[in-house]
Amino acid sequence: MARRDEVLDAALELLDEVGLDALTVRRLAAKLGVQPGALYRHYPSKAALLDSMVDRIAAGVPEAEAGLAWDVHARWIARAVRAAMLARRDGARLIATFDRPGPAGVASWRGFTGALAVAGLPPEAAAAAADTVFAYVNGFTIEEQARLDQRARADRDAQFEAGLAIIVGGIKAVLEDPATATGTRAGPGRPRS
Amino acid sequence: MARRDEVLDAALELLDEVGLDALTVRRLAAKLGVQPGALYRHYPSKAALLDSMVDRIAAGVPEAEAGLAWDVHARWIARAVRAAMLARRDGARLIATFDRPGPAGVASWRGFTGALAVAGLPPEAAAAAADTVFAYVNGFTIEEQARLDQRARADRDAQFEAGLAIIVGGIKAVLEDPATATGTRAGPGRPRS
DNA sequence: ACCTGAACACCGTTCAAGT
DNA sequence: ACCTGAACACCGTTCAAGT
Repeated sequence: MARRDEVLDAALELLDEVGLDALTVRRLAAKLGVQPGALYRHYPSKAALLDSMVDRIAAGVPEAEAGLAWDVHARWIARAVRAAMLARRDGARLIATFDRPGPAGVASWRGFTGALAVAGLPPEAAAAAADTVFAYVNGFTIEEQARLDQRARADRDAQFEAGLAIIVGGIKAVLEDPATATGTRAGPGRPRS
Repeated sequence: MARRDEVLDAALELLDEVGLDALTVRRLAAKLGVQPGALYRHYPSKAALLDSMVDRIAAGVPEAEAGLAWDVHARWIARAVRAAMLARRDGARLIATFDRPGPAGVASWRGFTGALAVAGLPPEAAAAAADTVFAYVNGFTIEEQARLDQRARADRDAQFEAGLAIIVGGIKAVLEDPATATGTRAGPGRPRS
């Protein structure tokens, strides 16, 4: 069981060194000083190894404090998920491509929808709000990490926060007026202000 | 020039048939009744072929009507981009992995930020709002298309619309009160209702 | 328990040569 | 202009055999 973890550690190191596209069973074996076939004693396939890597990256998101206000919770979880993805080269693409339900991800989701429920959102609306936040974080971070013309980290942070503010504001609007949640259903011809 | 397009058409067909992971130069050559090396007369590399496929998928998003209200424009462009991605197997993952600036994508972005500017949003806020919508659409659709336990299309549509309503609501809040855009800057200790 | 050696069926890509 | 034939340097995976 110890060797299995050494293989996983080496794989994560190799990911940072060469990127996801060059992360090869054979290169990993060379890094470990071993024949390629030897790795199949520890993982049944490369896909299984990648799944374990995803779990490890997802585990980088700590549990939220209990009793956080929903909007503080929202910003906190969004930043934590983005940070965990950015911590590894191609982390966002890796997670997007090999998304399992994943116990760590499920826990984050439950914690956040719980906070939204406490704030008064019905379960369905809470789920929609949480899914929206996570879709935004994933979409933003995948694109951010894929871009070759890397802008400064501060600029990317500011852009991330701007989008986050929009979404938190949108959830607040739903909390204050649940009719908003159905989108245009209120009638397309009605003037708005 | 005609043969180049035939290769591209065959590649898009093959994508629908076998999926992105099995989309292979050799399989494509077989489908065309040709030796693998022959394809390099038309595309300098597999990556170049994939880029062309992305362009074609992105071209599935038509130009927006002029003079649309910003919120109608927002919902329209979000739905159009999602629809274009869903029209091809693994379309979202393909686009996310091989995102070029892309003339079609740039046109969509300009059209939408233009509508937001007309509504009174300063350029920086309009860019942030547009980026947020596109990040959401990409994140949502990648996950949607990757899931193996496919729910009914109607359910997925409803969930997409719910997230869209949140984001449109958030942009509306920024339009009505630009101070919202800076997120928590107003002071974390302040009670909210 | 862990690894070697050697093979199998694949990849993307190059390039002289043919028509 | 387009394709063949043949090769090159890689892939992931399997499995008997060794220690």
